[in-house]
Amino acid sequence: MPELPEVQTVINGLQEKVIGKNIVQIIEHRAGTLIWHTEEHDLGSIKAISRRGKYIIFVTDKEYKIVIHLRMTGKLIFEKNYNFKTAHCRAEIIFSDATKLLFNDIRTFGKIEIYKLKDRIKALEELGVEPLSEDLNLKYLKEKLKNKEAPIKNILLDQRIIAGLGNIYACEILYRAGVKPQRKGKRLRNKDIENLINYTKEVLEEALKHNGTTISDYRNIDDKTGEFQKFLRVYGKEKCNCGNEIRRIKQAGRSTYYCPRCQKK
DNA sequence: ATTGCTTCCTGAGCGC
DNA sequence: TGCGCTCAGGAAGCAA
Repeated sequence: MPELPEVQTVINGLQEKVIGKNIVQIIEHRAGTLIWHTEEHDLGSIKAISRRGKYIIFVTDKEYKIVIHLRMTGKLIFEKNYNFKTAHCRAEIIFSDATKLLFNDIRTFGKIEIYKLKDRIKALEELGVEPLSEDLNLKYLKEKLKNKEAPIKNILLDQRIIAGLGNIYACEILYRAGVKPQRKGKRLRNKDIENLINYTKEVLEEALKHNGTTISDYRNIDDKTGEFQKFLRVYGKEKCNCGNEIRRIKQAGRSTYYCPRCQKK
């Protein structure tokens, strides 16, 4: 489901709701959702919430971290009614004031993992740069694209290179940059790499401003929809602004939408 | 090392 | 109504 802007929107909503709340219990409703990497289950209060790539990270005052990945259909729902239930509730984080955070996930790919604060997390350490930071620059991406045979679309989806892009934003970024999704990484010119970087930042910032994209069932913490879908130019479209048909192809098992006329570079 | 294919699940939408 | 197919904001785990 969510890419960087949606994950960040969820976190922004969580900041005002759950900071300072004391966790009394985490309940697993479906086996495999909750993974404990520590014996201790008394985690304390939520001190801070941050994001790395598409991961949500809660840090507690007793020096534990709760790492959540929503994958395709995961949602976090803050609920004041302790008895409230949802159809696909996979886990619940219960607070001492009888409020709770529901982890709803239709397709069950999402995970909640609990670690000691000092634990190293391989998946997080292998992530590439944050796209909105200075770390994503020409020097970095040029080096990463050197000798890459893979199509640029697949490379944008590779979290080890840039952390946080998913299928929708990868399509939108390539469209704005005028780059053909099938182009091999190593075949991109400096100017095109620069464009990709600039449009990555532009698209993500715009999406953040509009609280992310709601295609089917993504919701933020208050069950509200994002608005960026109104600004999509190529993903899920049939016609380009130029009048040409948008083409849909399969790359790395995912749908790529592009305009053969506007994306030739 | 790199690339790509399959798999984990559930549900919606479509043609027949 | 129902069957069978394809599709879905993701990424780990293999195999070549």
